[in-house]
Parts: sequence; C-alpha cells; structure tokens
Amino acid sequence: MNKTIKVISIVGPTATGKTRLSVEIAKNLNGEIISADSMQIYKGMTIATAAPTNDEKQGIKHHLMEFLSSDKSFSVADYVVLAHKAIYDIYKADKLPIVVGGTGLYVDSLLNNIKFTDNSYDIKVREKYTNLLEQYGVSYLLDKLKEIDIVSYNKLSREVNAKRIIRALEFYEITGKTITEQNINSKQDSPYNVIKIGLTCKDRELLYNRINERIDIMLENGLLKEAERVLNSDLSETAKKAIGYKELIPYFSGERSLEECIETLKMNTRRYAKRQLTWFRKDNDIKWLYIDEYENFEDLFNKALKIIKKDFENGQTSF
RNA sequence: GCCUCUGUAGCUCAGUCGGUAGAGCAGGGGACUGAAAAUCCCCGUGUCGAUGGUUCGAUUCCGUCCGGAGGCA
Repeated sequence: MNKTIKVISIVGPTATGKTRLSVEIAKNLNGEIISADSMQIYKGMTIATAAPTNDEKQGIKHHLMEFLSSDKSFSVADYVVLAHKAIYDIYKADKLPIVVGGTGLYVDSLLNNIKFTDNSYDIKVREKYTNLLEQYGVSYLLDKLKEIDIVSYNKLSREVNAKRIIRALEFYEITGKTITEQNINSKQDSPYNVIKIGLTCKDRELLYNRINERIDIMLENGLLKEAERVLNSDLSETAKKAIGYKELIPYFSGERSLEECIETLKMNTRRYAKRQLTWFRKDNDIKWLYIDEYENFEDLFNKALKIIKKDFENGQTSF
C-alpha cells in the first residue's frame, strides 16, 4: 500500500506542552487535530484531563475530544475506527491531520493500522472469567490458557497479569481464535506517512515539578467542584479510571485530608507520566524534543517545524 | 545545668549476642493488540551522626563531641 496520507503525530508524557505545540503547528501548516487521549474523549471532565479550552484551541478543530458521555465505555477498537475516519476527512479537505495525545496504545494502534477483530468483546464472557478468577485463582485460568494458546501462556505465566489472561481466554471463547493469532493477523500496512515528534524533559525532576504545578493549577481552576460533580454521576468502567477524581474520594468521604489526597493524585500522575515514557521510548521513529533544552517556546516550535518540513521534503511533496 | 531516650537507604523504621546490614513506602527500569489515566513484572552499597579507645576486626562495646525528642530544675 502506498503511504499517501501525511500525518504528524505529537506524543509524550503529560504536562509537556503537547497541546500548545500542536495548535501552533496546526495554525502554521493548515492542520486539524485528532486527539489520542483515552480520557479527553469524555465530556465534562475538562479540568482533570487538562483538555484544552477554547482559548487554547485558537480556532483549530479538535477531533475525538470531549464528545462522549462519561457513562459510556470506550476502547481502542472504538477509537481506531473513529480516528481513521477523522484522518481521512481531514485529508480529503486538503488539510494536515495531526494526531496528538499521551495514550500510547491509541496512537500506535491508529498509526500502525492495527486491525481489531469485530465482535471480539463480550462483557458477559469477561465477567464469567472474572468470577472464575475470584473462585479458583489465577493458576486455574493459566491452566485453561495453557490448553489453548501455549505462546500466550508462556508469556503470561512469567508475569502474572490477570487482566490479560482473562482477555486471552475471552478472545478465544468468542472468536474461536487465540489472542496470539490475533496479534499476528492484526498487523497490516499503514496508509500513513507519519512524522513523530516526542515532547519530554531531559530532567525527570523538572517533569515532575511541572506535573505537581499543573495539579495545583487544576485545583485553582475548580477541580474539586468538577470532581464532586463527576463522582456523583453515573460513570462508565473506563471513565472511572481517570486520574483526578478517584484520588479525591477519601477526601469527600472524610477519611483523609485534602492534602493527603492531593499528594496521591500528584503521585499517580507522576507514575502515569513514567509509564507513558516507557511506552514511547521504545519507538525509534520518534524525534524527541527536550523542552528544557530550549530557551523559549518559539525555539521549540521552530525546531519542530524544521523537522516536519525536512521530513516531508525527503518524502517528495512539501507544503 | 543535670537525667533519660534517640541518630542506620530519599522517608518511616528493623537488625547485627562484634565478622561492614534489610523491610515498607518513595524512586528507577520494563511489558503492553477491544479496561491502557488501566493492568502487571523486575530492581535495595548505604562514610550504619562524628571522632578517639578496646579488639585480629566496631555500625554493634566504652569515652568524648555534635544533632533531635522528652523529663527534672
């Protein structure tokens, strides 16, 4: 397949300025943004998920952001369908698609054009195995997995991850194929010619300081009020996982002080950033920009622009 | 001023009847294909406060000093 559609992707851990950079690039190169963030998809979770305000968007169109009710579950497979369509629409309109976000699984599944199997998910089956896990323990599930998929078994028996074991069994029960087969069959050519830019800090401590400060700002902007509202609403299993609300539950119930809850909120966010880094680090196509190596945003932006233009010229057409 | 307790990993603390030490938390690295802001795996060398003494050997025993907490005046 020809890699005909040019795409820019901007990734990296939280609080590194992906939003700002992507908006400036969109303005400069006639682009639109496709969010790749598993929590910013939800409506009404603006502060905790640091979704850009209208001011920050500067009139640039953002796709797949704050469009879903938070009582609805969502998954990569859902994401990929919508995101492919968004990219195509932008491309058709003669604009530049810019994929921006920190959910590594979403970004990679989209850009690598991973093919998910239709109807391979069933909450009932998942519940069945979850119950079996509770009743008989992991080793029971592992034994079952061993019978059907030795490759997956070998991997999952080394680092026991109940959630993955359940998924492997669930996938097999529903589709009649193993998750190992799925992993192989899912790989297909991608229609995208993508330039990947990663944003991070050379100095880990600086990144953590930025995260801490950002949460203080969220609090000033009314995080507590938002949290109270969100926590009192009907939340889907996926929306429930957002960092920013669940950490405050002990405060609202009076079990812990606000200060303690804020500390764990900050800690969970730092750990999240660390996990994001380990995800993105393995991708050698990413061109990293270290925000603490630039005097100001202007320099960083120009550097990013330079990388993009150079790469697109190498790939023939330029802007 | 005197008395008692205390000083061990970034933090809270075990421990060594004298042979240079280990837990929890924090932190670091990694995995990741329909929950991914999720889920999971791996990783513990640090002048044992400082300095003298006893000893083949001291973080451990003794002296002195410094820091912290409490008590009596």
